[in-house]
Amino acid sequence: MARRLTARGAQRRRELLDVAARMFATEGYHTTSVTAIVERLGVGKGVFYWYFDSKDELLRQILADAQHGMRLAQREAIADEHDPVRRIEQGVRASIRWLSDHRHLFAVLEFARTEERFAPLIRAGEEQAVADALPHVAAGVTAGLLRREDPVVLATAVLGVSAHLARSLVLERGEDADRVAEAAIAFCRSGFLASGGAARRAVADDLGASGTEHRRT
Amino acid sequence: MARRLTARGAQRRRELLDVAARMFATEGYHTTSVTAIVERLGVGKGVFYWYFDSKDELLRQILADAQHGMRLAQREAIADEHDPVRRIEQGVRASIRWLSDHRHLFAVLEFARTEERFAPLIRAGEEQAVADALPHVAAGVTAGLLRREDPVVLATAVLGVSAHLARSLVLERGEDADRVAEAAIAFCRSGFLASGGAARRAVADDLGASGTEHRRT
Amino acid sequence: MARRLTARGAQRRRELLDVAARMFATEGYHTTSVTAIVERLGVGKGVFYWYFDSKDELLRQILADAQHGMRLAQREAIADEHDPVRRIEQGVRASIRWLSDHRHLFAVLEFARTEERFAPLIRAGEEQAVADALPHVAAGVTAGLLRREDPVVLATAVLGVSAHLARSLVLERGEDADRVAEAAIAFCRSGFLASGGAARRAVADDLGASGTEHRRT
Amino acid sequence: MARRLTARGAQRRRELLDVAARMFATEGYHTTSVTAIVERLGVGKGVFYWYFDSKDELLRQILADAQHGMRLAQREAIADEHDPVRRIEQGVRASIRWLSDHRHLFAVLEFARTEERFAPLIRAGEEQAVADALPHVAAGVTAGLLRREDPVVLATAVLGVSAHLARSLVLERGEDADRVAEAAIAFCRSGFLASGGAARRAVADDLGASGTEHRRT
DNA sequence: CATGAATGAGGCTTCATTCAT
DNA sequence: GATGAATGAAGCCTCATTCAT
Repeated sequence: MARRLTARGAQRRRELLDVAARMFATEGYHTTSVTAIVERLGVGKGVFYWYFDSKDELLRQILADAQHGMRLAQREAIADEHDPVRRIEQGVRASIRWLSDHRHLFAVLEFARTEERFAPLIRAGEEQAVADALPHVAAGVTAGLLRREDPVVLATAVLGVSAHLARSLVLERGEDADRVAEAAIAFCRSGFLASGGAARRAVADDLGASGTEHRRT
Repeated sequence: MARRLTARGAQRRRELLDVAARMFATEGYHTTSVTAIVERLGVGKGVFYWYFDSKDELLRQILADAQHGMRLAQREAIADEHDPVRRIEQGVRASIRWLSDHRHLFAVLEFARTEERFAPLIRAGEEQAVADALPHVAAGVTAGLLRREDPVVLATAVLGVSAHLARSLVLERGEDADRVAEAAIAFCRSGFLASGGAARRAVADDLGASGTEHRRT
Repeated sequence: MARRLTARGAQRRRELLDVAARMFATEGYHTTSVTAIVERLGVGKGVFYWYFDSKDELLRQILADAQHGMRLAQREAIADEHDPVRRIEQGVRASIRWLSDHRHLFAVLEFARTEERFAPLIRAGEEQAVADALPHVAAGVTAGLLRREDPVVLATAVLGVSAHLARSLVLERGEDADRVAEAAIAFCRSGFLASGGAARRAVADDLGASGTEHRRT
Repeated sequence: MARRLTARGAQRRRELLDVAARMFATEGYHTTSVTAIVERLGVGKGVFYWYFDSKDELLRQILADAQHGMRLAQREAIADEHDPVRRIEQGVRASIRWLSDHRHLFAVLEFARTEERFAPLIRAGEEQAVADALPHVAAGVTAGLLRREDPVVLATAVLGVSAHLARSLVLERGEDADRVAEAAIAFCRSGFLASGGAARRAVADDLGASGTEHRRT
């Protein structure tokens, strides 16, 4: 493609991206036909192919935009924060808020992972996310603020908690995004063990059982 | 369906379920045609429709079997364990191991969530999983072993960490399932904060900032 | 494809090839839709794709069959003939008769030459035809029966006369194939010059002007 | 159409005709889209429909121009020649040269014959060509210079040889146009039989020999 | 039980053509 | 004169499903 677009053209393109993303999220990618998309917009089928080479390419564009948007949101969130731990926390907040605000994109991203031709894009995006978080995690570990654990594991775990709580509690159960974000942060900080005597005892058990560090090989 | 099957018939049916699940996982549901499935097995198309009413029904069956299998694995894992915390940990171990052993089913479950007609099954399954874990979590909280937090949140977070680390580290990065399970457990127990003074300080911050409890409304 | 076909299946396939060839000849390849073909046969669209991978492949099959058929006809025609000149003449007769009997295939062959993706097949077929005729022509030249001229040129010219007269006079003007065949042969044998003194004079002119032999360099 | 064109307009129109003809020749008529044509010229689609009513009309124009051009070339070639035989020969030379110089138009003419809506134009053109040659052929027959044969047959045969040798040897095998023209003329004059006693003897006997080489290098 | 064959709705895409600016 | 945008019929092909044998 790479068409030179007028202002109106760019607008149309955005409309298509948006409508399609929402329909993909609701109905599924394969279940949403190009015909359905253009009908929703009340335009001819040719319009679609004027702006996109194919349905696949449209999805790829949606994915790229989504990943870009989320990354931007995260960067903004940590821009003014210098403490590694707080940075991570801000990242979690930004992620959950973004997922809440763009739940349709979230669904699309999830679908894309299930099809071989799109999955690499998703994996690349997730690796990027881990890579983005890594320096802060590593800094935290170095500073003695974070548990001595493989930073990749920590970063991945934090992202997993964020995404999962966002989907389960916010998107599916309809809970408040901010409240869930704080819960996610609390869990990421301290896990589920109670602090104090009971927790200490449990921690001690754990130490005895398998050691503190679980290094990746 | 509910056909009376001979021994050989039951075998055929299982073959179909298995082959289909693996192909769905690799190629995607829509991308795998019924024709492709029966060709892989070297049988005619009639065979497929002898055992299943439709492709959709086949998928539903796969999903049900998968959820059933995972639940069984988890139950077995905690059968001999009476301590709430250890039960949860055993559940995490069992989940990650099962996901590692049945990675194709994992992929299929993920796809199913993205299509409106299958999503309810997945949501039901996940709610079931949370419900299964809930008593142990609640018991842990009551006993003062777990942090005073909404048990649903804790259970959901634990499941999220398990699933996400399993996919990211085991399935995608090829790490060892057992090692990842231990890392997941460590994270679930204590989060990412270091346990020394720094951690305590951080915990204090957190308490001051937003309180310990994040109740669901 | 390469499907194992039952007797009925093979029959269907032949029907499709035949109907399609006739429609292509009349309407043109691009102007004849797959839908039109199957409708003519009163079958569903799937039937077409059960027997052929694509419309292109169907055409290729038609072309291959046509070239094969024509070659067979030519071979049969010269089987009992040992004189080189007579062999060529029999070939001309067979070609014109075949083209007359399979005029629809003739038209399809002509179309195929005009599209880059099919043209190589046609060119190969024509080179084959020249190659088939070459030994007889060469033998004739060697024996002093044919004019000392590049056999490739002679063979090509003979084929050109046959095809062109068949199309112009038989197919388009509706003349009798056998009569045209004899005229073609007469022309090929002696050209257009009268054989009396006038002809000799003309031949002499020609010799003076550019020589008898036109060797290729 | 019949639009009043400015000088620049006429130029544009010619560009379109030329570019389109070349693309049709290379890719085929149906395979070359209007979009492709205007893109090649770097203009908008409106331009095309400013100069032509439709793609079909464009092709018709190309065909008419081509036929006109070839006819002109032939007329010029025989303008200064009064001998019937030489006139024919000059016509052959002019045809082959023209086909060589306008090979793309040759291809387009060939395509047009394969589609019912354009075929009449081609047939008319060919009949015209025969009609053009007819007087000279008839004169030659009357004068006893040409074999006593239906002049239509002779004219058609000559045209067939010219076109076929031009395509096979010049366009496809890349031989020199002038050399091929002389070979075509020689064939048209005397056919393939050897002249002189050898030929006569050969015809009488039934020599079935093979031997020395008349190989192309 | 099983197969080869058939069905036909519907999907994605192309493209000649038109139109507003 | 020209352009970008839009139209929508129509094309090729896929595929879940059914049926005769």
